Amino acid sequence: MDYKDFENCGLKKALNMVSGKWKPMILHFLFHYGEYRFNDLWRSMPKVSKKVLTEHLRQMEEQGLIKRREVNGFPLEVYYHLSEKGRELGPILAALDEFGNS
Amino acid sequence: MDYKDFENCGLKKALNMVSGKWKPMILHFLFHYGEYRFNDLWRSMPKVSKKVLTEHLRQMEEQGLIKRREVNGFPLEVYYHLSEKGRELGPILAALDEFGNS
DNA sequence: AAACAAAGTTACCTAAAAGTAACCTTCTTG
DNA sequence: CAAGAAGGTTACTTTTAGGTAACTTTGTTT
Repeated sequence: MDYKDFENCGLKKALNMVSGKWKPMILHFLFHYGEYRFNDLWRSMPKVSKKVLTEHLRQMEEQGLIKRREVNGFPLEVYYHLSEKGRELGPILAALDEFGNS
Repeated sequence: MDYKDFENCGLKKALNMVSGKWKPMILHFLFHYGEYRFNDLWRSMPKVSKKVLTEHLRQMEEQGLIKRREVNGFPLEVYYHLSEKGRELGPILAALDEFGNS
């Protein structure tokens, strides 16, 4: 039982997926609204920079938590929503929330 | 439904308790061994500095996740173990681990 | 033709987290 | 009486995360 057990464990990966200053909040909005646009997210989180918001969204997309949907037209609209995998986080985040509140 | 809902939510607090480069690993060892000494923890995690290990342990103690027990004698021994609250994290971390592995 | 809108990107800067190496205290052991 | 062990602390450096402001592209509106 040593630290190497840890380098590739699921816990580490999972915590990585939600750690990032704004990621829990992104998830919160996507759980609540289902689909949400880039600028709406941005305006909902007044202190986040577009740069960081983009980075967070890209990472979460890569990790399979969320999906990006472009709607052509002008101006271009980009919608984000949770993937099936992302939705599985629901009960886990709820448990964490309860834990943190108790 | 805005970002202020988030500033003091349990989820934020809970994620805070486990975020820190070595915190999940500290929990991992404490869950596995029950009680573990400072230097044993330190030697089990070859790349952590004593400074950061101490900081993490202090924070987790403040947040009520772990307890510190001194055994007088020479050299002095300090044992760390999970509190009751800390043990409640067990199933949640297990769920995260499963999530991260799937 | 200028202004605006969405969804970014870019170059640069600041702040926060973590790392390094030396040092400290209290005793025991060689 | 020097060295070592446990459990740290301290001052300083490096690395990483996040922030800022300006700019870009494609088209629509005024």
